[in-house]
Amino acid sequence: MPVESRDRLLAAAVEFIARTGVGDLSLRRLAAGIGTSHRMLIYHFGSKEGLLVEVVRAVEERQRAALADLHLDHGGSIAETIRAIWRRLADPALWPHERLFFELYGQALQKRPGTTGLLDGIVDDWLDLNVTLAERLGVPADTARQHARLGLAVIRGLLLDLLATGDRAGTDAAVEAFIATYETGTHAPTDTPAPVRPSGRGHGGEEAGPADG
Amino acid sequence: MPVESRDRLLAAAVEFIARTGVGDLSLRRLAAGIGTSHRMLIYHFGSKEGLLVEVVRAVEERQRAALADLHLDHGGSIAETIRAIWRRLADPALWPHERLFFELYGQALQKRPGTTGLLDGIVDDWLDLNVTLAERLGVPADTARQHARLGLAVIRGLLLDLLATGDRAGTDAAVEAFIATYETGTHAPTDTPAPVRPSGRGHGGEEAGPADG
DNA sequence: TGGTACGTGTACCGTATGGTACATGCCTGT
DNA sequence: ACAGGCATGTACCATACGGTACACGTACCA
Repeated sequence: MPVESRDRLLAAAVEFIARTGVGDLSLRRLAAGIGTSHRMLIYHFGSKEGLLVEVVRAVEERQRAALADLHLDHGGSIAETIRAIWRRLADPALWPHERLFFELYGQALQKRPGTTGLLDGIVDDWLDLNVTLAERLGVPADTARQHARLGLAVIRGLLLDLLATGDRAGTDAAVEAFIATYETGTHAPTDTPAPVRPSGRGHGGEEAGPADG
Repeated sequence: MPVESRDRLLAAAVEFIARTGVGDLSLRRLAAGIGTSHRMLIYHFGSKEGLLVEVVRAVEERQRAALADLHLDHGGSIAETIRAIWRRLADPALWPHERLFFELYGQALQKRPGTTGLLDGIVDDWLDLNVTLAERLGVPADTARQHARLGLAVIRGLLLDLLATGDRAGTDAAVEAFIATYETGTHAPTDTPAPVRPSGRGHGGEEAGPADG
C-alpha cells in the first residue's frame, strides 16, 4: 500500500505539531523531529500547505473521535452527560491537541491557507448532533439549538480558560454552576440573587466578563 | 518627544496585523503595509519579538478599554448588563481585533515568544473585576467567582462561534438562553425539561456540545 | 554656529526556508 | 533475472527573512 508510510508520517506530524505549535512550523524541523527528511514530507504531501490541510483534517477527526463513544451510552441525566463530556475533554492528556485545535482555530479565523476548512463545521456539525440528542429528550428544535449552541460555547470557553490557567478546580466549579442551571428548580429573582453552595443546587447571579476589544 | 512617532507606528502595526494576521508576520511586509521600512521597525522596537510584545500589550489594553465604560453605568438588571456587554463585543467593527485576540491566544498557548504575557491575566483579571461587581449585588465571593468564570466562558465561546460562523442571530439567541438562566424562576426537573420560547423565560434542557479532542 | 540626538535610506550579511533535480536503493511480481 | 514503481539521500536553487553597518539629513539647543 502506497499510503501506509504516509499515514504513519501524518500521525507523527500531528503529534509533533501538537507539541511544538503550528505557528513557526518548518518542514525541516518537523522532519528532524519525527525522524525523516523534509524531502519526504514534500514527497508525500506535495507541499507544506498540503501537509497542513491533512493535519487540519486529522485534528477535526480526532475531535469527533474523542466524544463519539460518549454520546451513545449516556444513560444518565443531562447533568451527568455534561459532566462526562467535560471530564473527558479536561483530561490533561488531551491538552496538547486542544492547544493545537485552538491555535489552528485562530489561524483559520485569519484565513491562513490550508486551515480554513476547519471552520466549516466547527459549530454547526456539533449543533446538529446535539439538537438530535436534545430532541430525543422532547426539546423543540429551535430551543434545543439555542441551548446546544450555549453549551458548546461554555465547553469551549472553559477549555480556553483551563488551557490558559491550568485551574482544573476552578473550571470544574464553573461547569457545575452551568449544570446547576439545568437541574435546579429554585432560581433567585433578577435583582436579589440568592447565595448557593459551590457544588450544590440553585445559584445566585452576577454578570459575565468581557472577552476582547 | 522621542516616542511619538513610535506610538503612531505601533497603532498602525496593530491595525495592520489585525487585518492580516500575526502568524505569517514579516517586518518587511508589515513595514510596506503601513508606509515605513523594516529598518524603522527594528529601530523603534529593537526586534521583531520586541514589536510583538508591544502589540500584545496594545491588544490587552484595547480589550479592557472596550468594556471599561460599560461596567460602570449598568443601572439595569443583570440581564441588561450581559446584553450590553454582548452587544458591544459582537459589533462587527471589532471583529478584526477579536480575531487577532484569539489568534494571539492560540499562539500564547503554544508559548510563542513575546505572546505569553497575554495569558497572565486573561482569566483572573476579569474574574476579579466581575466578582467585585457581583459582590455589590450580595453574591458571596466563592459563588460569584464560579459564575463570573462561567459568564466569561460563555462570552468568549460565543464570540469564537460568531467569528467562525458570522451567525449573529444564532449567537444572540444563545446569549438570551444564557440570560434566561438568571432571570427565570421556573426550571424544569432534570429528566423532563420543559420547552420554552426562544427569548422567553424558563427553558428546557439538553446537553452541551464538545469542543475538541 | 556648531553640536547632539532623533530619524531615515541604502546596502549588505548570514541563515533558514520551501521546493526541485537527479541518482539510487529496495522490494515485488513475472 | 529483471523491470517498474515506491521510497529515500544528496545536493542544489532562488527567495525572503531578521538584523546590522554606515552614511546622511534635519531640527533643536547652547
